[in-house]
Amino acid sequence: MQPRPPDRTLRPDDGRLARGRRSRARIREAARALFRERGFDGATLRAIAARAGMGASSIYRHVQSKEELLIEELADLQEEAWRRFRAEDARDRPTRERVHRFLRVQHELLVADRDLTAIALRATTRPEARVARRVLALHDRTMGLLVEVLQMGRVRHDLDPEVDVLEAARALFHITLGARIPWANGLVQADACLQSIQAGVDLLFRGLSARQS
Amino acid sequence: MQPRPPDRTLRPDDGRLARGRRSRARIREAARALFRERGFDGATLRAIAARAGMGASSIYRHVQSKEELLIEELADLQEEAWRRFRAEDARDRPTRERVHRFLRVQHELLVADRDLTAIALRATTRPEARVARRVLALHDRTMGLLVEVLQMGRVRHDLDPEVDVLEAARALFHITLGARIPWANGLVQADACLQSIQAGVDLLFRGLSARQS
DNA sequence: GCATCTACGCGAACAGACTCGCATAGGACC
DNA sequence: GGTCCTATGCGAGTCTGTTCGCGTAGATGC
Repeated sequence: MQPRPPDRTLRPDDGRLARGRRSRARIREAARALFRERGFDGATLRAIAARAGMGASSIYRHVQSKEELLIEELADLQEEAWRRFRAEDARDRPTRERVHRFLRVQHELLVADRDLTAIALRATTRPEARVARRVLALHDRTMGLLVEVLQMGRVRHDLDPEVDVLEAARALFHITLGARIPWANGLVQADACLQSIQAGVDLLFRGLSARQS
Repeated sequence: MQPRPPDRTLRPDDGRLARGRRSRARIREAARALFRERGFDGATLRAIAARAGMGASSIYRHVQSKEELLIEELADLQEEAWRRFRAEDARDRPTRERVHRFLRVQHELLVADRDLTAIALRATTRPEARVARRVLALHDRTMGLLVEVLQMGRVRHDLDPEVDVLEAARALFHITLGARIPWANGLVQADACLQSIQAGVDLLFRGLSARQS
């Protein structure tokens, strides 16, 4: 299953591989459309397969689980978030502000699709599955990016030098993650979710910022 | 399904209701045992039913979903955590220390059962399901208890009066929740998880504590 | 051309959570 | 005791993600 390390004689552009890529693309497209139409749980694998023009079992040639189909979207979205942030980022702004901006950009992208957040979290609760690792790797990546921002703040004495930037990044990330859960369950509106995130970040930054004693 | 509001003539202790309670108890016992033996996903509903001495479908007279069986354990465990904390709590200790103690107690209880954490989180990703609401209610309850502790710290000027205790409680809770995810996935040991929780809490408290200017 | 290899695809199954319609037993009311 | 009511239990069936074994087409080596 899945790309799989090309066993021995790896052909660069075998006709079969090209066909496979096209199939994969069709599957992803169909999945994305159906996820949006009926939600993750409502979108049946058989339906996805039908729309992609193939049998249900064939999907498993290209994907390890249904969740993986959604997680790919998440990975893309995360890259997009970072790209947008980079584009509008001003490195000389205060660190707190930069973090706020990144989280706002990320939030705006995630808000478009409630299932994405929920299913990513769900995937995280299946320790045996590959997807779980994948999602956790995405988490790590986001935290790494936050570390980058924080570190820069530290070297220019924007942050208290005593703070552990890795722990700080973790805390920031987990605050945003946790704040999204009630939203994903429809208990709070998207903007209330964002406000909660920002309040948490501000709270944390009270302790992170350099004391101007 | 489920207790259901007794329609009109509610009999206090009908023989049938008593039987139902006994069944419920057997189901819960069987479920708990099997969850521990084979894990949540490994424990088949049919197996649970068999051990409880009934058919698989009968379980649904007493429970809305398999997850609900586990969530009941979580609710109990949470009560237990609070009870233990109350027992050993010293109200005159600094707020930060009290929070640390509570989280440590909670951690010790949760650590005994990895699935509990994972499945509770998973339940959270099914917005339509009752269980999701139930778990979120448990979250709220824990946050409420944290608010209680924080509030007490505030009135005695242990905390900066400017901080929003509710937001602080949320942040604290989310930090602990997030820190448990890698642990639930077997990526970090239990004590590393606890350390991460404590580091996050300390970080947050740097900003919460009253400035001794 | 021929044999061989292999990425794809398929239909048939499997497993496991959950639903449905029906049966039963214990109570209540008369 | 007879009649109705209803909480409980059950077996058969549904739905859906996933696996299995087989067939096929395209590529490669000779």
